[in-house]
Amino acid sequence: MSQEPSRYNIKETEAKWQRIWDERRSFEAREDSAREKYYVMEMFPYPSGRIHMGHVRNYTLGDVVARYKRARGFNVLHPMGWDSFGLPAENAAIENKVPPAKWTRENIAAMRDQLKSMGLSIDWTRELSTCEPEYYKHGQAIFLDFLEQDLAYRRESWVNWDPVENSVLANEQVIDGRGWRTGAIVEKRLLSQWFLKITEYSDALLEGLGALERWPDKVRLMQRNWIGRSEGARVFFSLSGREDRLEVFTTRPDTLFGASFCAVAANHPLAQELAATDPKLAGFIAECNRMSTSEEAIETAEKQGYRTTVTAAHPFVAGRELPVYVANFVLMEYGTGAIFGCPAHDQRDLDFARKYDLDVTPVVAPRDADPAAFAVGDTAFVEDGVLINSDFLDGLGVADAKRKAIDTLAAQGDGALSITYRLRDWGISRQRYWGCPIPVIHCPDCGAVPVPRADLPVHLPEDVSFDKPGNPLAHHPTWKHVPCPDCGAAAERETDTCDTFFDSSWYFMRYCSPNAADTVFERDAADYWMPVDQYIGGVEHAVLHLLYSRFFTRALKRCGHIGVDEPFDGLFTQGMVCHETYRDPDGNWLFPDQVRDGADGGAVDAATGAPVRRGRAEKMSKSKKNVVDPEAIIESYGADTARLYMLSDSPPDRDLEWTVSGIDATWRYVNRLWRLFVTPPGAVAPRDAAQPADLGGAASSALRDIHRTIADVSSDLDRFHFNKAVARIRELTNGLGDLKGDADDIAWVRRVGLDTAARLIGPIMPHLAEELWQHLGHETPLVDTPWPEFDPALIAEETVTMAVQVNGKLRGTVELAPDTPSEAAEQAALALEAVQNLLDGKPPRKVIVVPKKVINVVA
RNA sequence: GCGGGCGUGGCGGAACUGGUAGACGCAAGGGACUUAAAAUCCCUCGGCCGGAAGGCCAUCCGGGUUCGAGUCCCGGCGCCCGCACCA
Repeated sequence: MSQEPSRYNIKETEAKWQRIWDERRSFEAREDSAREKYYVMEMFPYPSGRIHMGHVRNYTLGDVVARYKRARGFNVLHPMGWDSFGLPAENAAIENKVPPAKWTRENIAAMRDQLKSMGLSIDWTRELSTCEPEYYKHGQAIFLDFLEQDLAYRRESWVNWDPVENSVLANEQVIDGRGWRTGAIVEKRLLSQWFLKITEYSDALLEGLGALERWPDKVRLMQRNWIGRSEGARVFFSLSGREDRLEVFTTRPDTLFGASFCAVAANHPLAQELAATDPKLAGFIAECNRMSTSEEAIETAEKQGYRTTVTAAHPFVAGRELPVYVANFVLMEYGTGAIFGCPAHDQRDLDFARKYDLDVTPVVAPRDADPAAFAVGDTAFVEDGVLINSDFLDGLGVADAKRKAIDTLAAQGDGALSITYRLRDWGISRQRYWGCPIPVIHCPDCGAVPVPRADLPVHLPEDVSFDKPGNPLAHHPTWKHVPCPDCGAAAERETDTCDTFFDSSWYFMRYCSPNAADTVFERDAADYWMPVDQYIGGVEHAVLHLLYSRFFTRALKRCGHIGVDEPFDGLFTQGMVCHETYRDPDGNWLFPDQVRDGADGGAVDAATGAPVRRGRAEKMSKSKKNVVDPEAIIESYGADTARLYMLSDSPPDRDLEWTVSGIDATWRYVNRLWRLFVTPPGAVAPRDAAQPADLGGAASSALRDIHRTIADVSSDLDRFHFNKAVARIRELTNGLGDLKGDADDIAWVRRVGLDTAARLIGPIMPHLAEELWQHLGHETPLVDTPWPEFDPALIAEETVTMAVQVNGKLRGTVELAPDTPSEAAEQAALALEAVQNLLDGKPPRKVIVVPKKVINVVA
């Protein structure tokens, strides 16, 4: 007579526990210097309107860490906020005639409810939103601090202009010559812009990477490459008929004797000056500026140059004059915007020299080559070798020659050792409305005047019109017209707003005291919580957001706001959530629920039965329609099932493929767990039952498994091996399901096992775990129950199974005590029949014993 | 072009510093229960030979180091990612 197990009611149970945690204020964090803090956060979302599976994965990972650390006794801070300025709100305003502020706030409300349905252990009292004056007021104060510290400045600059966004893009936002959001070909324009001096921290940011041991190597490497430090030399070339000298950066000063020309960028001052009196040069420069910087364009673009009338004197060879070109392949933004060309040892210079018939003299020869016969054809020789044709450098290796060339240049006053970075200052001006106003007023007499701190915030007006293209702030009737704070004359506000990466570069510090009205953040709170112990998010921010945040933290330290250099002690980059793609015969994308399995393993359109082409799993994206809505999943399977699925099978740093069979299987396990607790396969001892004096074999082995599982799951969670932690928990609960009988020792160990299982699944499936914990008779909620401890004595194996190999091939196993001496193990192995047969009566040549692992007999 | 990563059953993935390859799960097949289906439960599941015991082969391919290699080294092939006219 089996009793019908009561069904696990997801909706009621999840809502119930969310309410209880809320009432108990379980996740509100308070500074407490007596307790060890743990600050864990995930990258805050852009409020697009609905959460997607990437969010579910991100916040599940963070929540497992937060709840686990909490159970381990840490004082955990786990906050949430909204990266709420940005372009989509403006697009929505233009398309749907809804004000950006309203659209954004409604989206936040909707997404907050969705996130809450996941049962995240977040301190919602610290919620912040970057588009609210309470937040951006302090961003503006930071900008003023940066101005005072000389970390922000204004200059005319060639910028990346996105013609669709009608705005400037940072270099980091240009991908393959296209805008990172719009995909439009980026043009070059000269505009007056605000910049932050991130380059002042090039070396600090580079060196700081070394200490970030809990960051993925890949991200550190990407930042290292992005900063792009190269050592070389500055060389000054005297110019014919001019007073000034041409300053060139090179990493190959050793090849100076092979120089056959100099070249400057189209926007180099020298080129600009010469163009004023040379219309043909002006035309050439205009052409260069039109040239796209896309990958295809660069690959196919020919090296082109315009030979000026100026020549440059070789610093080492008296009387040798090098022609000076304006060339399309020289970048104004890197180095000094000018190069010397050594065609024999640089492929670009070689291509250029061949086209314009310039001299190609090798000055470095391979060590095994005959120097007299060595010549360069179509491929430049860029490896190490021996210097030739180079006067006082002849015979040296490249490294030595570099040093000697620089020393000589320095002694002559014609150059110096120099380090150049790829990293450039961060242009933050955006010709957009929905962003943090830059707190500056432009006065015709006083210039750019900072808004006095007492006048902050500079409110972003919400009564704007999107009827005209461009920035609505610029056509607002009243907003920009203000008196100059210095002289009182009629002046105009800066109508540019900040890049949204400005807002996200310090929000993790604001979380420490999100309601501080008069300071950027409270120093004590920031000192307690910072740095973030664990930050979790996508790799797509490996350079942009993470580098800016590291810069901000250093800059804010300089401004006296914070004491740390690095914001994120640990970083984890999660993989993407993927799904198969589907297209109909016309090539149109189909949503997964528009497709069903066809007869022969193929896919067909669920409505029409027409064949559907199944594509490989790719990152879920609206454009390819391969998306699954988390809300629908939580609605039908519950948050716990969705969370468990995010953690099972795929390691968190790899991509995860969403499948129906996967979520169904997870759901079946959730129900199996429920049944295991509600209708266990035998008696469960009372909560406070003492351990029986004698445990039988089954009970004692089950107890070992329980303790082993605690040890394994703990170390798996510590190391972000969540998929393995889930596997260990499944093994434990499978074992508990197989443990049959009502004997006292079995009932007792079953109690221990169920208690332990509930606690171990707590961080992963918090609602179910609470419910099961309560079902087991516990009055204190699991959320306030510490993580289980394991007994090291029980972890130690009673016996070990050692592999017995003959010549490295497995031939059997022997069960031995872990401390069996090697000689005894050897005897046990040699006694095996299989080993005897292979030895064929002869003595073994050698026996290798690796304690607890393997005995290898060499026949 | 430069830099980095990865390659294990039909699939996702385990295998800590070289030591019993394939944990855990998905899919598949067989069976039980059911009028039937779903759910649930039991069994099989890398390949080949064999009735079985067992044997041989097997971690992208080819070499090497080692008593022993998925793991280390050298050389290929393939896939993925980042940067890119950076002087």
